[in-house]
Amino acid sequence: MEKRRSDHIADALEEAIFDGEMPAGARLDEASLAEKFGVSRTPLREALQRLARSGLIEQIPRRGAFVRQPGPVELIEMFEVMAELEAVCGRLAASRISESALAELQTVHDACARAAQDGDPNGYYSQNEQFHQIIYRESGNEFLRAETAALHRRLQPFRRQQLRLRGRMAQSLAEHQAIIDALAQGAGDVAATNLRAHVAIQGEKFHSLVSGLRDAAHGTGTRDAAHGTGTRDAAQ
Amino acid sequence: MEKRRSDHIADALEEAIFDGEMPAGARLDEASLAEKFGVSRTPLREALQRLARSGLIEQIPRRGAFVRQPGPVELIEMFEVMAELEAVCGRLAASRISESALAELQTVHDACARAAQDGDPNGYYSQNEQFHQIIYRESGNEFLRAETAALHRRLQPFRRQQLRLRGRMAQSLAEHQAIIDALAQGAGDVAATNLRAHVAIQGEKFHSLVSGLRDAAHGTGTRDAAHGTGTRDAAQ
DNA sequence: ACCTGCGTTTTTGTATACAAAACACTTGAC
DNA sequence: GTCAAGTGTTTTGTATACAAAAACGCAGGT
Repeated sequence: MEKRRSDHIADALEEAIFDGEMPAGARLDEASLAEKFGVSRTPLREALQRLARSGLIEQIPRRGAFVRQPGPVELIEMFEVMAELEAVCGRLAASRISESALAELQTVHDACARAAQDGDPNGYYSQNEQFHQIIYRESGNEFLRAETAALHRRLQPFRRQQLRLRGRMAQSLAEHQAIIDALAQGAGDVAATNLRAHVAIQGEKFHSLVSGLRDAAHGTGTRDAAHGTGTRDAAQ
Repeated sequence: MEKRRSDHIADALEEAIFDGEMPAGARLDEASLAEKFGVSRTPLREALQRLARSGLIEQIPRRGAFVRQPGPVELIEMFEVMAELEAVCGRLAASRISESALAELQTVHDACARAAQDGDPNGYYSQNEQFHQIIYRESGNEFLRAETAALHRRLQPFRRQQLRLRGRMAQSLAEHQAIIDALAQGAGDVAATNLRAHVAIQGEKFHSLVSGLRDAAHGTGTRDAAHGTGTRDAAQ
């Protein structure tokens, strides 16, 4: 199912960036990366262009590619859009979700509850992923599902650490239950409101973490942080 | 501000596809296109990959690139997402829009009214574009603005012909006024509802046109239309 | 007459070679 | 001593060359 070499390279680079191996602002040298992956510059350049289109790196013509961790402002904006997209999925899903999907949702929710009781953030994390993916799917709009999942994925690294926050899992759990109830009753607007708040909280919690994150960001290589927010061009 | 050669090529190809010069399902031959643009295959391939990421063409590994006009199902889905995104922009803009932007919106709306009176669909079209772009901008979320504008642009060719429909301009005009009023009063939910309906109508009007469009689509080259809807991969 | 297997040809994917622009360093002038 | 201009090096962007896979055609068999 996977296709060309450049896709594998793009995936590998993507993961490396997500995992923080490449510090923000770091330059991605084509020659050395090509050697590292054992390919020529051609497929590597294709991989870089793909990453640029997904917003993970910034390509400055004739100058090179740089890891582009979004600045705080853009991150908050992205979280806001995420919240709205989830709300839309929820509102649509409320009138379209099937009984079996509703049951599936409850099953996943129960697994979440167990993970929360066991104090297992990783387990909760993966079940929580399931929970949201199901809602995307049950929006009955494949295009919406894909777009929402894409942004979800892009925000993943910034969401991950938040479950360690005190009491967050229990709170998240309660919010999930309210969402399920709204969906079960076909109350689209309630589901939307609940989902929006559920995700927006992450954005706000993240907001309060920003300063800490910024310090944690490897001090080296951030020389050109000013780039960040300004130069988004509409991806299409 | 424009960057590499491949970007120009991508723009040109994009326009060619939008304008219907390349029929849906047509194969994009790298060699001949490279010759046509007077470049080598390298930048041309980069352009193709960009188009593939924006969903305009489908690249099948080892087989080639094909023009990928979205099928009716996906188009309806895209219009639905468009309606929701505009609604979100409107709701956010209601609480964030500036007085000057509100005045700007009214000015554009007046220009729309004149165009409608003159029976000038093209004039109405361009002013209508302005109208919506302002709302995107006044959402106060640059990320949202970019994403919404990208989808708007992608749906452009399918929206264009609708203004010719009888009475559509007058109806659209009235809807615009209701949207402005809601924004002026800071009524976010009302603005959202109005905008959602305003855009959804386009999707529905389009829906009734689908069969006609399908016939109009150049009969040649549609041999492989089955591809269309199924294989969307999350654009990121 | 139609299907099948092999060889040819075309076309994609990748590597390498070349051109030109940006960067770094040296050298010279003030 | 500092700044500026020029040269050399590095690195990106593009062209070309090569490898491999798929489409095509043909011949032979059933």
